[in-house]
Amino acid sequence: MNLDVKKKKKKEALFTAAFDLFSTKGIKSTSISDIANKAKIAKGTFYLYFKDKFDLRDKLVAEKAKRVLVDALEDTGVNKGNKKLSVEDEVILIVDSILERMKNEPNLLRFITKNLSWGIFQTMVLGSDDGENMTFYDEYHSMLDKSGRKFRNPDLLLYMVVELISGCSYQVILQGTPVTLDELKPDLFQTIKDMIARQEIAEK
Amino acid sequence: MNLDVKKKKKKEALFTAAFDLFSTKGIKSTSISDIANKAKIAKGTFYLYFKDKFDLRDKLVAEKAKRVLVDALEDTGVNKGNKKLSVEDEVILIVDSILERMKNEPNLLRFITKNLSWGIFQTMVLGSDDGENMTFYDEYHSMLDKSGRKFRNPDLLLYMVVELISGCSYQVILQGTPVTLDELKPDLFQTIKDMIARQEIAEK
Amino acid sequence: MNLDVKKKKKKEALFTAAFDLFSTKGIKSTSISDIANKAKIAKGTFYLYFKDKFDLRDKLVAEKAKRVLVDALEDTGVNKGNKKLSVEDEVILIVDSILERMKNEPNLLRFITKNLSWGIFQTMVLGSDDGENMTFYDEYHSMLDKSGRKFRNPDLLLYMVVELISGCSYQVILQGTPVTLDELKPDLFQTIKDMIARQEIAEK
Amino acid sequence: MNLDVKKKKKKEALFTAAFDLFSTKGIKSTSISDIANKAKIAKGTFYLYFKDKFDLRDKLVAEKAKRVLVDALEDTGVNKGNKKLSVEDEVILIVDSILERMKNEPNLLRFITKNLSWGIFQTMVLGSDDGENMTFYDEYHSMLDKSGRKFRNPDLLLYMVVELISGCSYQVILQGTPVTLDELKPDLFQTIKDMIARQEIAEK
DNA sequence: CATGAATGAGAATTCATTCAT
DNA sequence: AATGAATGAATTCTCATTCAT
Repeated sequence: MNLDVKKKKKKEALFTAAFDLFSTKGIKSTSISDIANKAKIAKGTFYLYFKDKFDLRDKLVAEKAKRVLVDALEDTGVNKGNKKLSVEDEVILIVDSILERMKNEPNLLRFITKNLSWGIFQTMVLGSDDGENMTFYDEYHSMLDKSGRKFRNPDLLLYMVVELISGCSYQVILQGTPVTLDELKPDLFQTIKDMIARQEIAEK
Repeated sequence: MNLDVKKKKKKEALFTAAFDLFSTKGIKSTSISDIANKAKIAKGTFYLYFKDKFDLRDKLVAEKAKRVLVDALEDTGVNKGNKKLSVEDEVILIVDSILERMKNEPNLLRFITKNLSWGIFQTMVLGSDDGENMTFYDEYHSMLDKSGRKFRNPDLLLYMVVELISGCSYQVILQGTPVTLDELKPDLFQTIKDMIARQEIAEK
Repeated sequence: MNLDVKKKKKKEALFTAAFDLFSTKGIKSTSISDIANKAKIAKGTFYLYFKDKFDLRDKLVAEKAKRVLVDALEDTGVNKGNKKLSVEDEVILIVDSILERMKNEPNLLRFITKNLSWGIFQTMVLGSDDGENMTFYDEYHSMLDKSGRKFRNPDLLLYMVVELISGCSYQVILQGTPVTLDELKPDLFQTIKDMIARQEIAEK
Repeated sequence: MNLDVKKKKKKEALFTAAFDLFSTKGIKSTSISDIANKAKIAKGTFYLYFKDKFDLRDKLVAEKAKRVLVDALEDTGVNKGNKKLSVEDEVILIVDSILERMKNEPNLLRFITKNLSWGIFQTMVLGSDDGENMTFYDEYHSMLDKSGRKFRNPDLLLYMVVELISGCSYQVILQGTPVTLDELKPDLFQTIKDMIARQEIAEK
């Protein structure tokens, strides 16, 4: 195995170990020793890959969040042009996919909610950190463009939708209060639709 | 000065010192020694008032959050029966009052946003821990009642509004991104109005 | 109730509370606060009765040990002159009475074994701390005298018997190893008899 | 110097420092800082070798006790088959060797007596923690076997002898009361002989 | 006599980071 | 590049003791 692959594997192992421990014991009581042990590397080696625990955490959360968005786009097939759906329905489709996934992976939800700051979201999730693929942000704009409709402030729209969803879903999915996820969805989806509709600039 | 008053003053001093330090250095790097020093009491005395740093934090955040809500009710005069406003307008009034305050006290916003969990919110902010006054929760229901209108799930409504506001305001007020507070307000308020309206059960 | 009686009651309460806590949590992790709380007196009051935790412990263990010996004398009726038994049989009778009691009060056994030093034993158990009664030590000598037999070194005899019993009984009663108490007794008693017999100075 | 040797040396240094301090100031008032300082290592390093002060104490006392027994066997040459002695005389020889040593090392006697529980004795002193050598327990049984005699309960015999000796010697050696060691010996040895003899199962 | 709030010295323990191998 | 022993600063928390009421 070549050196770069080896390094990638070690990084991967550190990510996996850290996510496990963060989910189980919380970040505060997870030490670098714990992570290194679980990843079966020496403590000193940790520092060859990350500056410290929080550097790892930031990179991990960005990685996880990006993966969630990318997976949701792939799973729903939105923007692949096959089906002909309204922007509203496409957004709802994506949101629903994410919510269902979070329901099945509460640890992931907990971890992302607690650790994803808007700063990280912008830098690493929306912005492109590599040249390879379209970012989620690009896909979002492409989706709006294809619809042929015009929106006043697409960034604000995205922001509000993201905050509404993340705010509402945490408590509901993890605790089932004050309503269950299935009870929340109608109101949530309707609110999202209203937001989108109202952001549209009426064509003459 | 009598003993109970003395104890209250000490607790107050601890709260003040802690809020200052938490705001300045963050909770993690504020030690109990720091707090005790700033409050001019002995380290050991701290433990006569709080179990540990996190006990203090929870009680402090609940106290602060409750104060924000109570002040907003008082400042807007809502529910005092003077003006005749729609539920929507009353809610908007309260929300606006809170947003303006947060704009002026970014430390307070930061502290509450980072530390107020929904659990604490329910237990200590909404629930009554003393028999003296109406809680915010009581006031909220009384407001809905007085309007003569019926709503499907008032608790869900409250939940969604709170989450929307707190989600959206943090980034906007503290960083001015992706829009300024004044740019956010129209959309935010309209969304809130829509939410309330849609929760109403149509009278025959 | 008069003042002296009140003080005695408080001391009694402290003894009881302390013995309970020492037995349950160990001396090291029992604080003076704990004792005062359990005895329902204020912490400061503790110091009106004892110098510190170890002063209390020493007085408590002496009290308990003396009580064990006195009770054993009373329960067996030895030295009351009624029955005509050999010294050996009288000693065995007393030892057996103590062993049975310890079997029923393991906390007492644990507490005495761990805390009764030979120094305390001599000063407070053998020596008379008040003029009222015959001490155990006096009774012991009186018992030997009445038998009409002569012994080389009665103090050494007492010492060796006490050490043998206390050494052997702790493990056996509390853990049942390496033998049970009933299995131990024949050998133990026989050894004691041998010791006594061999200490006798042969009459011409 | 290789790593394992270095580690062994550090452990040795910790043992030595701890024994010194425990003997001088008592365990309770010896802090881990004290031990680390005396051993010339950093405080944190202590925890790489022992869980806490009591872990060190237990291992230290087991080590010391085992050494005493092993040395006594070596010094007396018992079980090496040279001289032809009765079991009784062999035991007396060993006991005498131990008593004399304790007389010369009162700190060792104090430390062992205060800290060696029967549990530790069984687990760490009698049981084998490594495969290298015969344990004291094995040697004891081998000694009985070689004699060609049969004993009812060798374990009980060992237990009673150990308890008798340790109980009697502490006070006598350290304080000279109620008799001196030399005055104690005849009675002590005779009692041991009686115990052994009485444990023998008579041959037909 | 009794109280219990306040004190602050002191001990244990953790853990990020370094660095010689 | 990888290791893991060593470090020691930093922090938490306890609790015996005092003293003003």
